[in-house]
Amino acid sequence: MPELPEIEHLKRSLAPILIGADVRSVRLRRPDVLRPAPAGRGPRRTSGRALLAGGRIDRLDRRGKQLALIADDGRLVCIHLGMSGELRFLEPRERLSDARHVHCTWTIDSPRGPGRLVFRDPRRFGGLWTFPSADELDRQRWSGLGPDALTIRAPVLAARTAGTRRAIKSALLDQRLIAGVGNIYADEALFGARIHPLRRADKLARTETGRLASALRGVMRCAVAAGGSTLRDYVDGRGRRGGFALRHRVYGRAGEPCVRCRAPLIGIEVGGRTTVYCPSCQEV
DNA sequence: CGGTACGCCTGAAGGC
DNA sequence: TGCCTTCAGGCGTACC
Repeated sequence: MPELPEIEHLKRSLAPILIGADVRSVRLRRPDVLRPAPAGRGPRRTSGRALLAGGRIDRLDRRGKQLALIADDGRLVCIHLGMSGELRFLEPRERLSDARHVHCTWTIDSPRGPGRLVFRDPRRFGGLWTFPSADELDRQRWSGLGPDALTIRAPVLAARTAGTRRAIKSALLDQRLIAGVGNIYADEALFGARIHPLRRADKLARTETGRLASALRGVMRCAVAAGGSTLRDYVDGRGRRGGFALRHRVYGRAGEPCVRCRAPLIGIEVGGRTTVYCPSCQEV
């Protein structure tokens, strides 16, 4: 499940391959992954140009869980992997072990040699958005996102949580408040900060938002370094699996003893999402 | 405002 | 072994 650390790791693993790469052609096999979905009916003419055909990739940018490939003329494609999405660079004779659900393929000439960049997403919760410029991406899509969780500082987090009466766990998952946190890292950060997932966001003490901000940065940085979490089938831009799943301290461990106090971890539902916490370390 | 439910979609995992 | 059911999840939207 790609969250911020997986996308950041993906960005780092793809940057040396994609920056400076010429996009020779694009094949969009499933037009409906290009968002927004076409209004009206009939086949929509897909503009290869909008998807960077003929351009040269100049830089990659990330905000929360989204990755943008930006061409030197400003055109860009913004990619969201949803929960089963995968972006991979393949060398000329390299094949995916399972080539089903490949929705878009860019044929590129990279500084590292020729190859293809493929977007694969079995569940299709992900998608592609195209924009003529980074300004438009910021205005139309990224303006709605909160500050990035990888670098969030205590005063900023405190300001974001102060305005909402929801459970802190739900607030953390709201991309408009803080960008990049998904179910796994929300639970991990709350455990790290010793905050109960049902605590009201606007009632957190300053010391708690301080602990939460550093727990968020810590868990994000650590997971980026480990190459992300491999859950089900996450792999990076070159097919390598992440190692952070081994270090999950609460996520997916309901019933197991807490690594800090040995009390059995509790599984509950918060805002419709599976949530695991330690009833002893994370007091209400 | 917040919370709840649903739809989207597939495959892994569990039950029998 | 194989079939069937359940669940997971990000995010938009509808509704109470």
